[in-house]
Amino acid sequence: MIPPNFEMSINSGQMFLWEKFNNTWYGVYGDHILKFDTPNYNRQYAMITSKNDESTLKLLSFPEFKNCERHIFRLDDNVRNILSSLSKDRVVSETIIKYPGLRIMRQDPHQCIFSFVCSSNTNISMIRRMLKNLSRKFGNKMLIDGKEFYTFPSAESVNRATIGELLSCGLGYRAKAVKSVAQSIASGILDINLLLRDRYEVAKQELMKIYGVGNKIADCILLFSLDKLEAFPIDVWISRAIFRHYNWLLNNNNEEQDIKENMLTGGKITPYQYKILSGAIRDYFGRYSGYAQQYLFYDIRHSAGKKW
DNA sequence: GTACAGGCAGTAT
DNA sequence: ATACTGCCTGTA
Repeated sequence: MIPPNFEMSINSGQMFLWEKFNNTWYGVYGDHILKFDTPNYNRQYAMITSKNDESTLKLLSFPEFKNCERHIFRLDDNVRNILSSLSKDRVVSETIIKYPGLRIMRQDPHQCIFSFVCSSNTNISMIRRMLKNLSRKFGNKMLIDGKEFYTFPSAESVNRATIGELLSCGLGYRAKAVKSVAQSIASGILDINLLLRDRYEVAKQELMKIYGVGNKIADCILLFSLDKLEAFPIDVWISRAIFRHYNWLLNNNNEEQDIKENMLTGGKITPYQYKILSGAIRDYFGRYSGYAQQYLFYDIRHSAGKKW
């Protein structure tokens, strides 16, 4: 079992509040702060350990969170089987070899919803800044190894904030959306435990009722925190990747020709086109489409020379 | 100064 | 269902 590569996961935009100090990674998981030491996290070492030796993946949590590595690193997924099933596709197969350690992490749903609501029309470093500001302002301070960390704020505390306070976190026009998410969760309209049990389509529909959550953001939340591994978020980058590698998936009618046209000219597609494209891709990759998405996403950005 | 960045909602057609 | 538009903020 090759351990997850934090660097890649952060660059692939699924984990925003992780930071590395020397050889140790620290991350925010809801009201927990996580810590991962890397001396034993070395590819060669990990590759020669036996597959069920999860002791190499020791993750610490403050306060305690039993077996957090199993939960957060998704050790309950049979990654080996998932990746080998996706390897039937030649393009994905190459990226799996190229980026060993790229994984999907399981995020705290509540934090994940806020994170991606902040993600619209901006970049990863900006998202990190917004979330850090929100945490510093509304989360709880924790001292770990002599460093200051802030837990992710509860929906209630975000809901108590004024739009002005949210604006001061650099959210801009997203402040309104963040507020509406906080309201939905705090009032119980949006029930995370229910979403976890719902099937993909139902949960997606529920999420998209919230102001500020569209197709792409809903799919990110479903994939990264609600165990819907068939979710395949499509943004401009994935759009370009599909155009480059899976042009052949769309060939039949005028509708699909229009999608191609849009993918070529900037990558923006309409909500209806998103539905068509998403359906075609998920039919092709199957129930673990989300894993394929992460590899394709990382690769297209990597080949474009993107750092963040 | 200008363009642009990992979407979304509102409006008109 | 699509086309078009505006949107906060920071960086190049």
